[in-house]
Amino acid sequence: MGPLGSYLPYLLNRAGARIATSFGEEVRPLGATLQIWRVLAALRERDGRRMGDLSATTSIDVSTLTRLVDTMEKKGLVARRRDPADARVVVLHVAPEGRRLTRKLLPIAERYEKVALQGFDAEEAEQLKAALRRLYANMDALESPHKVRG
Amino acid sequence: MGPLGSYLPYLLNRAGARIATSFGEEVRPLGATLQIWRVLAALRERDGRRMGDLSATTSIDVSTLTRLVDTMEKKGLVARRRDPADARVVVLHVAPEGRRLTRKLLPIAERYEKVALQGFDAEEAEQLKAALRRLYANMDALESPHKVRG
DNA sequence: TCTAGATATTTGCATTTGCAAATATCTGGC
DNA sequence: GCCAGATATTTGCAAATGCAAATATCTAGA
Repeated sequence: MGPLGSYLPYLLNRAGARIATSFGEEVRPLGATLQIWRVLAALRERDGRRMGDLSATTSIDVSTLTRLVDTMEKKGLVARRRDPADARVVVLHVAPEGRRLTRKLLPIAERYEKVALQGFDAEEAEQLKAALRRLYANMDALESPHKVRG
Repeated sequence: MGPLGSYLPYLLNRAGARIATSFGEEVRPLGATLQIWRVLAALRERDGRRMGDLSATTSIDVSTLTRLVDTMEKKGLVARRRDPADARVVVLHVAPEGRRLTRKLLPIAERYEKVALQGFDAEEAEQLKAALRRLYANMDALESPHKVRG
């Protein structure tokens, strides 16, 4: 077998980590982090989501998310509400401050998208994304049967 | 802009994290972790590397690597040696136990490679890897100028 | 030779992370 | 209406992480 640098998981993590770190540094001055951005992006897509839903779509562990939301609430970015129909459920709503921050983060996220994909034409970019979705789905085959991931 | 699930960094991290977690679970019974595997793989490629070199090729922060190597030394997987020519430098050598573990991990890594790339033909797989290398390289454009990454 | 600045690694420390257990609430069956 | 098991979230805790400071050593120049 070849060198470390030819392994897919390695290449994947390396690229992902680098983008994540770089993005994180960029948004820190705005009081944001990559994870905060993910939550805001998910809520922008659909507001009032429950914790479990957010955890699944952001790929942030639900216990980590609880604490992240604590922080975001203190910053006034989001507000927790109990679902009156089912008191176990907590739904998250963006607050005005959160909308403001989202507006600032959006262009940064788009810029990262553009820079990361520099030199890719539209088709190549779409192929890459499709491949990444496929990879993710392929892992079902190895997942322990008792676990379910979104 | 589209939903979170159409952002490249998100797709990248999601796929990477899932593979990493799954691999980690699989090798835990052997007393290994993903990071341990990375170090062993790097040493398999070339033994006697220095810490900084290993940090660059594995993408593990050098301070994290120091502590990881502490652990690996305790497990008898590797041995630290001072470079006699330059006493600042520490070089790492695989120990017999490390070789044994590497032999066990190799087929697992190959299996993961295969499963992750299920449904990809050789050309598609190579394209994907090339794309990931390109992504990584593209990030140079955004990297703060004072920093240098391997 | 002595010193200032560079380089390599380690250590200190605060944050993030995720598993597992705890808590709260709901549902269906009795 | 009550209980057992399911579901949603939070909390406890220990490990991993990474930045910045500390330490050790080297190099080049005065």
